[in-house]
Amino acid sequence: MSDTSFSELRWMRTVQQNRSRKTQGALLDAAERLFAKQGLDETSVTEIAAEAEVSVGALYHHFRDKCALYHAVIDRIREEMAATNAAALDPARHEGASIKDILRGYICFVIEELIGSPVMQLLDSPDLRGMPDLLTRILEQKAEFNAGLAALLRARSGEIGHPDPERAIAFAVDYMAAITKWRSHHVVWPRETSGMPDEAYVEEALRAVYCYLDLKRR
Amino acid sequence: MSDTSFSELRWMRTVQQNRSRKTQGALLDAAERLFAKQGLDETSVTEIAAEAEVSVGALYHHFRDKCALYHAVIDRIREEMAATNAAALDPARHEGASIKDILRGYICFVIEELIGSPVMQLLDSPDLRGMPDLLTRILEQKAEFNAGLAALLRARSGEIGHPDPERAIAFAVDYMAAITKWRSHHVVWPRETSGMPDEAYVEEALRAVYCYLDLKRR
DNA sequence: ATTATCTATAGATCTATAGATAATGC
DNA sequence: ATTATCTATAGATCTATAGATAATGC
Repeated sequence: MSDTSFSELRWMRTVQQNRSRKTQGALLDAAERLFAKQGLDETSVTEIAAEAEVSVGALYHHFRDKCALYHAVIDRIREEMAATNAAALDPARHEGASIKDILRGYICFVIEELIGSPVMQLLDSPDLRGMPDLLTRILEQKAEFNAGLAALLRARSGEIGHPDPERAIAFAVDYMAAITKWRSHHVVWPRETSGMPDEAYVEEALRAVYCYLDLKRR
Repeated sequence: MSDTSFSELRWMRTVQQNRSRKTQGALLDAAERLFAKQGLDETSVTEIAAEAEVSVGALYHHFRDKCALYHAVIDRIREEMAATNAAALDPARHEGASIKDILRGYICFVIEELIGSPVMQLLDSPDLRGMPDLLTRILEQKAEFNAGLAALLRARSGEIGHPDPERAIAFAVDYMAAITKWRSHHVVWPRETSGMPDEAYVEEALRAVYCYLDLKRR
């Protein structure tokens, strides 16, 4: 399951230095954890400062208000996502890969690296609706991913047997997102596949999309 | 799309009477709307009382605290869901129906009746995690639905060409939930299928599950 | 007589700031 | 000298209650 064109792909995170950056980083990390676990409004600035082991005053020295901190947390993730997307969707990376390779790589990456991580929880949080400017940028980032994946598939539309390849690609892109996210334990719905190991879930999810697209032998 | 074994299925809601019940009902309705739109913590009791056109005092006469009101709102929906499920999953209702009929009926019902309704928003809200007892009962209710749908499919496993029908049923049940919910505008992800009309989305979603199950002619 | 509703407010919680103290780097 | 941090608290917001007033039904 690792010999795919997505293999060795990792989520991109940067580093920091001196005292100021250290507390700022500690605050971002603490806020990220707490916002992901409890949501924006259920997390108090006092709680964040405690988790970061700094005072509330220090928090307000670095961030204008709670909202600015949330903004910074999300925007850091958005930047990481941009870097990850650029790496993941580069056509050169997938030179010689089939649609099957690409879809398998995608689903394995999301399920192994992203499901259950604060990153995913925060990027899909309804809290974002409270900040339209931030939401817009996140959606643009995600749309870029969708478009990139669609482009990779479109470049291989010769493999698609579905009578309307363009429509099939649109549905397949949404299907992949829906079926991977459904695996997250944040979904408030019991899953018939909860006892299934990741590997089996991946196989079934792929079987469905492969036969939906009606992939031809190359 | 309406000649299915789910046709004429409606979401079950009960009625009320005198003054006391009237304000209680108004409070439940107002709270339901606001909780669905803004979430539990973003909605103040003052706001709910205003929306219901009663005073805060009246609210607290009927409900011990805000949490009890939320509880009542969700539990009313849970009861409606129980009634709807009982009607939907009764094997007699689907006498003579094929797997195709059942899956088509399900997806049409959810997309036409439920997507965008406060009911769905509330049943899938992360706010539920704050009240474990309530969450448990909701999950039981949903598990009952899953089990009922699985039973309907299992009774028709002769139609299934997939090499492991039991696993296929489990995946298909989850797939149906994931792909219908993905149509909701509460999903924080841009959709490639957003320009597609409901009918086309339904057809693509069904095509995928039909060919995944590898349904045989009867 | 009892039950439902209202207005006004006490108490709790949380955000953000003010002012004092400690650490950093030219 | 400047920048970062701390403690303590003012101000805002929200929940829940107390006490007074109005409506209901035997």
